[in-house]
Amino acid sequence: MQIEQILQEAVSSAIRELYQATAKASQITLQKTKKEFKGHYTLVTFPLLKISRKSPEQTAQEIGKWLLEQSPVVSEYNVIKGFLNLTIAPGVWIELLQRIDAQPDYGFTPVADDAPLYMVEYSSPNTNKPLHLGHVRNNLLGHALCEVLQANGKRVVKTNIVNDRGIHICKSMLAWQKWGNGETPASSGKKGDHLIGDYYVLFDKKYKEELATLQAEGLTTEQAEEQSALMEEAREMLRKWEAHDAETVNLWKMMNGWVYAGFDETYRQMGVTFDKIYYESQTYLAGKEEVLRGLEEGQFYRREDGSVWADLTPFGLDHKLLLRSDGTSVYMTQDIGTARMRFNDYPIDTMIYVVGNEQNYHFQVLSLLLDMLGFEFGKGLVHFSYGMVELPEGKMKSREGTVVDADDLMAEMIATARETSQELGKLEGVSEEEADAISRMVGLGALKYFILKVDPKKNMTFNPKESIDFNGNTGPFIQYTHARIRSVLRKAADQVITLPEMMDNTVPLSEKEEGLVQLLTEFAAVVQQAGAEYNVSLIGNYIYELVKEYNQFYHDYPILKEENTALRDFRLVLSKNIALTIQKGMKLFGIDVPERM
RNA sequence: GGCUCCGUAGCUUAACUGAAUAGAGCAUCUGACUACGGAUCAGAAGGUUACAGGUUUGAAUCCUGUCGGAGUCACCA
Repeated sequence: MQIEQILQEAVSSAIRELYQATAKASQITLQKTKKEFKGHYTLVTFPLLKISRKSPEQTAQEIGKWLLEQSPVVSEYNVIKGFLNLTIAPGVWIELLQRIDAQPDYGFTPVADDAPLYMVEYSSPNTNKPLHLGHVRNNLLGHALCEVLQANGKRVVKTNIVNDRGIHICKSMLAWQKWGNGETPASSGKKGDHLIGDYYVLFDKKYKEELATLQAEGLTTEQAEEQSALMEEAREMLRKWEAHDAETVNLWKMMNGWVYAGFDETYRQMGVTFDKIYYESQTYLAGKEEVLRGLEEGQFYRREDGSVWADLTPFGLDHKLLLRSDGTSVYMTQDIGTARMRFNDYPIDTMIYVVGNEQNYHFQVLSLLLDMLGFEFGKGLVHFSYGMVELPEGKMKSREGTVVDADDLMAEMIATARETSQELGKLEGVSEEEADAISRMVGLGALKYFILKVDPKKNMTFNPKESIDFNGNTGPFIQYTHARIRSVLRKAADQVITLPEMMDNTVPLSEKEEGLVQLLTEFAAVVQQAGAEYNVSLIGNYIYELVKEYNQFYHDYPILKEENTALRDFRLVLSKNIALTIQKGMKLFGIDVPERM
């Protein structure tokens, strides 16, 4: 049982005996004692005054006295204003560490066969351009969220919806057909997604040129856009695609195949995976069916031009288009279809969409529409909304070429990690393979940690230079601390130090040591909370605090040089479990930690 | 303009359901290199938590208003 729970119950008993009253759990507020005061946990007495009918100080004194006499875990107390600071008995920390040490999975809940099923959608790329920095945040958050949910004992299905159809896809297809000369990823050596992205950009360039020519002939912007032959060709291609024209569909399949191969490589490098992938080309028709059903059942209405709408004014929102006047589907239609297919495929308890906050309104509407269509899960869907990634010089704009490409970014991080390691002489005497592996772990660890440590809902600034900083609250600093602990443990093994089955619980521990055990016991609670609040960044804050505390400890207290063997053993077990907790925490972030670096 | 989110040291940020003197890192300055791995540690300086009211024993946190920023309100996705 958690030490905090033990205290909670003890305080509850104290109140019952002292004041003949029952306190609600929410009234017993226990928090970590601030550093400048003596003690481990602090009870805030203000909420209890109505029960005790005494002053804050007096209430604190009475409860403190009772706990000291009645609870074996409390060894001391002091009162400052309304705060009751409790000191936990020395032997308790050693027993707690012993218990944590006996459970390598400490903090993680095993996933039962009948556990609630969470489906998490993330990534959701377009097949007309490579992944960029915004996708990186999405992928990392989605992956980390899945890991945290699993650590909370939930069944998780990771899913991805690929936006593989529409006019934008036709643009790159058309450009390739006209100017590609049969170029393929194999012939050009380009990654498939980058190749397609180049043709998408080329289309835009040619289109602009055409518009300029037309405007030079005296047409207005609008007239030029209407008369553009290139755009008309793209639309014609979309019509052919929807009519299942064999040539068009084959071209589409081939080019999409190139893109998927490119994405797979990016995903592999990033370390993210999916259990089930949906394609919009396969779900948009289901969405149309649902909308038409809703129309028949009177949930939606049709306008004179044939378009179908939902009236959301009763919910304080506007009217929402669901089918265009020509009968084709829009984004919302597709999402409705995808949702139906997913719930047909899996017994989903909670559906989570990891999508940027620019789509907050979209998901608000989707939730309402699904509910109107009679899907029970509509109301319960979760939009895991995250902020945009900006650059120091402002927003990323693809047209201005200020987009940071995901592949380039990762390669750059790995290269920088390697350079820095070499400069510091860290890679001397290490095989080439090992040097590669370490550079990869450190470079990607820097990137992942930099992005995941920030509260997801906030917009963040990504500074390429600062992200490669290996000092302070960064992934490499955490990895370094881990590597150093492993080094100490290796040295202990070399000295053939074997740890006893039971630790001597009379060893006098320093405050630092007690504090570290206390931090270790919090891991489970942090993981639990991160999952319950869908706030992944809590994990990073926790691990960094642990690492920082350990570094101070490491500097002041020798482990292997300690003469008291019982104390030395305690420190070794403590170090081992801190290393393990760092590993587990970083695993939730999808970050690997090297044994040495 | 309506709605939503955000505003914390020069910069990047933390603070669980309101709780003690708002924590860190970077940058700046000062110390510690016989160091179980210095990619380290110790210390200094840096804050009217955008502003003004309100609720409360207690507010960065909750409420109202103002200012500033972002997003959205498409027959784009």
